[in-house]
Amino acid sequence: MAVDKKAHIMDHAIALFADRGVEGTSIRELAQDANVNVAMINYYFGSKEKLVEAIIEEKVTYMKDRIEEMLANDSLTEIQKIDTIIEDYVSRKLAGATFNRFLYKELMDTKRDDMHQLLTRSFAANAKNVALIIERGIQKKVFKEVDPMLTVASIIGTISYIMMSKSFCNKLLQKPETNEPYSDNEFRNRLITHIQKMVHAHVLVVSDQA
Amino acid sequence: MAVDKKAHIMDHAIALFADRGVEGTSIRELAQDANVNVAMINYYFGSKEKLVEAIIEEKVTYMKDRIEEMLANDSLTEIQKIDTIIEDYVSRKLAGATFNRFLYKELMDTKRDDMHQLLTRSFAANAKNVALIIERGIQKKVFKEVDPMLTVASIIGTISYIMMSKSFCNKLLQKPETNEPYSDNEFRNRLITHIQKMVHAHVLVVSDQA
DNA sequence: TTGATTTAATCAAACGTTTGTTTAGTTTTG
DNA sequence: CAAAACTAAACAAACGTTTGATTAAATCAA
Repeated sequence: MAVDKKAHIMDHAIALFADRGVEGTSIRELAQDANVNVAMINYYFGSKEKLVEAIIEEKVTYMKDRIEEMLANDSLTEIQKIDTIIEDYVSRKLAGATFNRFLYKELMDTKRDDMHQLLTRSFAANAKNVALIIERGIQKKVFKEVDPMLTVASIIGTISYIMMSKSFCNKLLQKPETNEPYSDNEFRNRLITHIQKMVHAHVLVVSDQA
Repeated sequence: MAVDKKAHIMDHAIALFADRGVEGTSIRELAQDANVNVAMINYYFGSKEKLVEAIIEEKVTYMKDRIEEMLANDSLTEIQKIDTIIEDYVSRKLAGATFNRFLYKELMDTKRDDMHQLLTRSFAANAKNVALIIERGIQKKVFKEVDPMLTVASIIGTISYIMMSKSFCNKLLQKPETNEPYSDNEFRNRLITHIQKMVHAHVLVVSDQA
């Protein structure tokens, strides 16, 4: 029961932190939302600060695995790797939209400097790995001489911009406020298709891709 | 002196809010940073909440002017308009990098719902106006049949992603922690060039652009 | 299996601080 | 001298955290 309850508290914390920020969420609000006693949060995590650290550290290491896996795979062409990463990224970010909003807030926040450094390092490492694939494509002359790092920024930036606010996303898509864009498969495919098309046009030397 | 002091407080507030969040910044911290008495913030703005509103409302209306101006201009082609908007956006966002980080934090925050709605509406309205230019390009058959709104998301998303954290940006660019990317003209041009190139490749039917 | 004993989990209440805000008085300014 | 600008001190409320008591679960000798 101990692990379940920790996870239970963390789930509610992620949702509240993403919506209202870490400092904008009180331990009492969190306790009420998760339906546990206020003391339980400090009992399980030691402090609010350590709860934040626990949430970030649990997930931050997981992110890089797929990309490094892709880097090592020799049976795929560079553009196939990029396409797979785009599909992967969009799916994963949309699935954990709430959590990612929390991550981006922390990324922008310099108050907890240890966390900020951990996050910027982790995010930058992932971006560099994708950029490496693009660089290899350029070396092989199958990609144009684009700016690898900024191309990665465009890929991830597109997704993160769309995910900043559900309400914002619905307004962009001209959908009603009740729409749930992040769990809508049609929107997911639309986003994947757009980014893939754009990156293809941008990087591929011969431009006859779908 | 009254207006100057208000502006002075707002400047310091923007910097602190961008770095540490609104709820992560206390009135006392702000007062000390701006070198004014704690009571002056409430004296000038009424409350912390109203200070936040004052900051946002002062700048939020300004943003759309340039885009609407561009929309009305008939002497430019669609791609020229897009190029100008990209250059404009990058320059303006980089110049007000700190303020924009504050804006993005507020955009992601649902705690102050009035502000959140005001911001999402303002951001979405700007994006729609740019999308309108792309749509007109498609109608005129000078643009490919791209996704107008998601193309805009890629343009702005690239910039906003790069601007999330100075430390993050430096790590991406492999620059030392002391580097100031947001006031570096070389980086500004690199960013403008990348986005313009990418958008050209993405939207233009004939692909022979620099 | 039983009852005793230790450990873990839970709780309401209270802790000292910090929070945003106000007050009541002082200084500065036109 | 009146209005505006400013200040130090105090305000209640909310904050993260700790306490001490209570219940539930696990451990184990007989």
